[in-house]
Amino acid sequence: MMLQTQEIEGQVTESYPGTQAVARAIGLLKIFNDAQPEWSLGDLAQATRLNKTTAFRLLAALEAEGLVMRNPLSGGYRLGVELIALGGCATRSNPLRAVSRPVLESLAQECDESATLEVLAGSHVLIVDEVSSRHPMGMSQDVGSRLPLHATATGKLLLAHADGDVLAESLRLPLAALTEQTITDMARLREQLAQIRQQGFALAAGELETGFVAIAAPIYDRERQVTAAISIGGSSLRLTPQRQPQLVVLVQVAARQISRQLGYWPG
Amino acid sequence: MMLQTQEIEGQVTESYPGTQAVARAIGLLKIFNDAQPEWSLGDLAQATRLNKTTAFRLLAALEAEGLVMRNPLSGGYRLGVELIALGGCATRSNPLRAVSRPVLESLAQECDESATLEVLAGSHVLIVDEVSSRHPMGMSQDVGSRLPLHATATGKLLLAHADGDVLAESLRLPLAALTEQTITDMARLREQLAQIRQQGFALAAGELETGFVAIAAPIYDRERQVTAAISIGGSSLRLTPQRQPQLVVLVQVAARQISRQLGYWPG
DNA sequence: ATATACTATTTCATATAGTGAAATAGTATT
DNA sequence: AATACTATTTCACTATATGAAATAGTATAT
Repeated sequence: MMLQTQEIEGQVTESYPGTQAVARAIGLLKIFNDAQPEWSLGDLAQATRLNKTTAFRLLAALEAEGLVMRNPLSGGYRLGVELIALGGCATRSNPLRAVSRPVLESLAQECDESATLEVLAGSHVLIVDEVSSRHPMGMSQDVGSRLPLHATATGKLLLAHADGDVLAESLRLPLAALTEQTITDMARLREQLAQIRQQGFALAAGELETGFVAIAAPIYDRERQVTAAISIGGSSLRLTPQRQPQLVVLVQVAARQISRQLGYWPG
Repeated sequence: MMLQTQEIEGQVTESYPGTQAVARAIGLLKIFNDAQPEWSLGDLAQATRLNKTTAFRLLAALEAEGLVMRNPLSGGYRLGVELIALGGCATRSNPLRAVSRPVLESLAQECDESATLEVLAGSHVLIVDEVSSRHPMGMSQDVGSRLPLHATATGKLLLAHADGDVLAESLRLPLAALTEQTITDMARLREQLAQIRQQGFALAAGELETGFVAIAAPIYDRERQVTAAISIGGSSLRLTPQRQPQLVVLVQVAARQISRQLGYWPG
């Protein structure tokens, strides 16, 4: 009997063996977002498709560890302060960020625009570091933010270099129209991804936010895989079409510098 | 038999029922710190007192969810990028931070020094927000950092208002001497905590770092509990003993402003 | 090259620890 | 006071997590 437990299951089991509870608890954490930072037990249970009792118990564990906190008035759940600590540690100890930071700083200064380092995280791009041209010392508020893949220069660039199945999984249709310029047609997006792959950089002009333009270039690791992207972004009044070619070069040079330090060797 | 499972256990079980795996997984995450951001499986298992197999499985789950990542060269474990995202969301959605930020900004500007918001987290103070006087827009690198309780103005202030058992648990002796000025004698610390409680602010002069002075004041919630502290900090050349009294008042006024907004009513 | 010492990973039998349906308690709303 | 809702506790069951031991995988020394 025990030997036959690997029967074909009716439903797809995307989980790995031996850690259901941990995966479920993390699933609960990942539900929280900027748009809805506070959740009731019932909504969380529904969103994660967990039994209410199970969700309650997992949340109690997370609360005891400080990863979630409760609103004493509403009883609602929020992310807790321990996550601020863990996130800070994760940010400061990120090896990619350590290598990139000085390069981002000089890039931001050269271009006099904000520069970011971003990676793929789930079906979004995650801002791992940002250097504002005006405030080159501090970390921006945007570190730790997620942005949609199809409406950002970095997102499109990372998609262009992702495996087919990653791409399929990352892009849950439909493509949300964030502005007039956002690419919402899948065929047109695929075309542009091919172009990005070929030209070695990505441009997003007013696709995320009207009046905001960004240029992204790929970071390669020692296995010649694209693992991250850097970008500069700013007002369309400054990142004009005439100025874009020279900015593209600056971003690409900076990206190559970082890739080199990660052990990538071109050729 | 099942009815007698609540027998007195020889060892203290500080965990809550039903979520051992989650608590253990979080325990693994909390081991990581700035001083040692990368750990081997064996060291993690030893530090958390987990069986190596258990640690391995939990880490595999955490890795699959992106909360930890592995160094491809060494095989070592690091905190992953998902924690950057969760930490960013936790920071941005923190209600205390939302209320405090404008007050911190004006405090930093008035004093022309850096201002911080800090809470108790485990046996450290955690920096929840920081406004640098020079770069008032961005978030500093220090958000998400932990600092020792006995060597910081905020730490001493929060200790002074903590319950006796919290205090006992938080202060694991011995008190590390970070500088010449650090208070390392428990009796002397207790004396100073009493004084801080009475005077309504805390001062740390060169106790964390030589040449660095900070002044902290308490934030009260609607239950009249001290839940957080704000502080200003800077060079001892600027925060001179002569200037301290007026700075104390500014910090206290700012703290009261925040407390008021949290529903605290003095009297 | 070969042996040695180490770390990480897999296997597997076992029972503990996690699960979810149902009942209960606790709060708002009518 | 009754209703509708949300959160919390209880409890019997077994699926799920556990850890000892074996194996695979890597460096370092001989």
